[in-house]
Amino acid sequence: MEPTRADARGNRARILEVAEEVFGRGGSAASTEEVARLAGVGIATVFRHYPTKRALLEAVLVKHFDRLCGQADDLAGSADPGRAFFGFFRHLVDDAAGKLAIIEAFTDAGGDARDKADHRPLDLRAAFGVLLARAQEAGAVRADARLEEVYALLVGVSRAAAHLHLDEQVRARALGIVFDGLACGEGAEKSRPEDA
Amino acid sequence: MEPTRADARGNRARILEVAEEVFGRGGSAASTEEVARLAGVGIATVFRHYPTKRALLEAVLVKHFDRLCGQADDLAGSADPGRAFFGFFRHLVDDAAGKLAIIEAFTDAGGDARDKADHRPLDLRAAFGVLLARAQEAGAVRADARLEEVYALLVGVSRAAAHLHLDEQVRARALGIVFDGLACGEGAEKSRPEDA
Amino acid sequence: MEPTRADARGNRARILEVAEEVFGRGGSAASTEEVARLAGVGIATVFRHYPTKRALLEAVLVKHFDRLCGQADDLAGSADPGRAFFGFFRHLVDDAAGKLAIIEAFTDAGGDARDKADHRPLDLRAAFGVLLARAQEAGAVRADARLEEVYALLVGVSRAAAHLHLDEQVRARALGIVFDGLACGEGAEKSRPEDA
Amino acid sequence: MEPTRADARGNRARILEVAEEVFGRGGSAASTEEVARLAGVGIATVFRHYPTKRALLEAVLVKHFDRLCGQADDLAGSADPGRAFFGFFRHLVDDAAGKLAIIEAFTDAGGDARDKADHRPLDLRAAFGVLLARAQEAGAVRADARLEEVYALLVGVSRAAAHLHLDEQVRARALGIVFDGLACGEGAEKSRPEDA
DNA sequence: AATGAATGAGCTTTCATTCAT
DNA sequence: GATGAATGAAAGCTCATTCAT
Repeated sequence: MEPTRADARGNRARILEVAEEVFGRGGSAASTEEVARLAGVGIATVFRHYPTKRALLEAVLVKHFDRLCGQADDLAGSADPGRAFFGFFRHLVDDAAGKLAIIEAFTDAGGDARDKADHRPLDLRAAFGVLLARAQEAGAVRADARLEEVYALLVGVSRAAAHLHLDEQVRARALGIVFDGLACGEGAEKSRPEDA
Repeated sequence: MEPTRADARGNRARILEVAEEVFGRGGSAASTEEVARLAGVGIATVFRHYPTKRALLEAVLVKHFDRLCGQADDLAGSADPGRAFFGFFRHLVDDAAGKLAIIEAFTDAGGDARDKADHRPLDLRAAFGVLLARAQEAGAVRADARLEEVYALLVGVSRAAAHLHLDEQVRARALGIVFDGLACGEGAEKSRPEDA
Repeated sequence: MEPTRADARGNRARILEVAEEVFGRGGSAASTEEVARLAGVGIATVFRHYPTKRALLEAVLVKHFDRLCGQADDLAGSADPGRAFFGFFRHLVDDAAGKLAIIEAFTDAGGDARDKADHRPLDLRAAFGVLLARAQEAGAVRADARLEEVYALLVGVSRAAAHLHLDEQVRARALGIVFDGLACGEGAEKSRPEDA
Repeated sequence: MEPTRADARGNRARILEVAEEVFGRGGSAASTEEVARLAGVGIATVFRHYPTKRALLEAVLVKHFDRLCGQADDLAGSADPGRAFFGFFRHLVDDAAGKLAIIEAFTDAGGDARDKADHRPLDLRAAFGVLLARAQEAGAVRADARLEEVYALLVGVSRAAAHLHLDEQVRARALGIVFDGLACGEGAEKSRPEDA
């Protein structure tokens, strides 16, 4: 499946990088031809590597989500589950800010992943759920919060950050409010990362 | 401006209704032709009533936003500003749930309303800002929250509700978390509406 | 065929006048709805009186051409056939200047009047031919000029005047050149009208 | 800018040829789709080569006008300026006969070239003006004729030739009349080309 | 008779995708 | 394996013409 020729592998990687940027800016509405142009390859080359626009989009997402899942897995055993959870939440929002394609993809995890071949969004959601559960066990997050709504808040703040072009400060204050709402009693705040 | 003939008025209204639904489902990317098809009229009829796709979209939005602004104005003098603020926040989210076009419009209010003839989104944001200020004066909302981030949370939760097809219960719990984060101390919660 | 009701007759006349102006400005590409709007009647009223855009155009032309034919007939018996011919030539050009529809119609006389119900352009051409013949008999126009090319020059100068928005002076000088070319020997110029 | 592949170059050329013919028949009002159909390519292929209808039209015109300007430049130094001028005049009319698009473009040179990127029509007019001036200096064309009206006659005869589908003989006789009008005294005629 | 709403065909243009080189 | 030319299915919009009031 992976191309064997060196130039092909190089093209494949460059296309993916460019796609990330292009779809990050324009969302999935951006055109495949722009990806090809910026990648410096012909349009047919893009379609050779990713037989469909959707496939290209998914490749972009898979790359991101895999990395994010890995980070979540690393954090799953953290000694400070509260810090781990809030830190990861913030990280996801920052990561998504300005990446329309990413946050559009977050959405799909919610239910209509439909016929998608892969299930990365759900994987991420699950990994995120682990961090949430740990944080709740540790008393850093209120026990009555369920993954559904916490994930919804993650998606929501990410979307808002991306679509409103929120700068870091506003993003931080918005997150601060949500985190206060998620926190458990007054002692909990201590475990949250205060700075970006 | 309003057509005088009964059938035309009927069509106009039906087109608007259908547009609301179609754009609600597919966002502003949905096609005008689908509106025409579902409304059971020719494509030219849609363009007769709304000479531009944008005009049709705006008609949908104006209808909503005007009503919402009116409600905000009514609440502005409420004896319980905290209840007014939180209630309106919830109302906006519920209203936007499943209406992609509406939440896209919320977004525009954030900055790029550009050359739009009308400024309903900004008007709504302003009206919402009044309720926020009142609620802060009344001590129901923390004083350090600024309109920017509170509006961002409104947009975010609305987007999440619409895109994830959150059901009422999840929506309510997500809102509960945000509201807790917005609340001021422990006495404040009393003033929030507990039920949908 | 003529409407019996007074208002109908009034409308019919007003539509024709407006059509003359509108088609004069925009040529036959102008829209029928603009005619209706400027005439202050509904679009259907235009189509009631003139069942087709083409019919409306023809009505405009017939009106003009009939008048012009009448004038040509009057001049046919003139004591100064040279003056009559050149004067009428100039008159046609001045009349057509700025009336795109008219000069477009001149064209049809040349051959492709096809399925047109009426033959006014040909009538005018014939009437013009009479003046030409008389002027040639009188020695005011060179004998070797045939109607075909003289009519072509008439059409050409008219088209140029209309499309290039020639002002009166340039028009007069262009006509002067053509008239010199049509004249017969050096004495002939005397019989031409020197001023507009 | 020119396509490198043989088939593409072929298509590009065929499209241009067909466009010449289609716009020649129907003027700029003719549809791009007809061009595609007659060229035997998909509509998108036309738009690939000429990204806009206007661009296609301009390509047609540029092709013609550049050639014509070149010819005018070649003639500018002619030893027989009268022959050069009259010959070029005739050539332009012959070239335009049956090519509505060309003569529409002649017209634009007169005034409303507007924001057009290229100014071929004006260039041609200027080149034509040079020939006129030379011919006047040489005494082959009357000194009192200005470019404005001479150009108007050029446009006019061209329009007439195109719209009336004048055959060569009529065209020649019409030109003969105009040329007599432009000539200077009786000796001048010698320098005119008598044959097509 | 007059109105203006409704219509559908047609136009220009874009884009994901396929095909020939 | 890479290229870019070709494609056709939309989409937004206009306009002559017909229909219901």
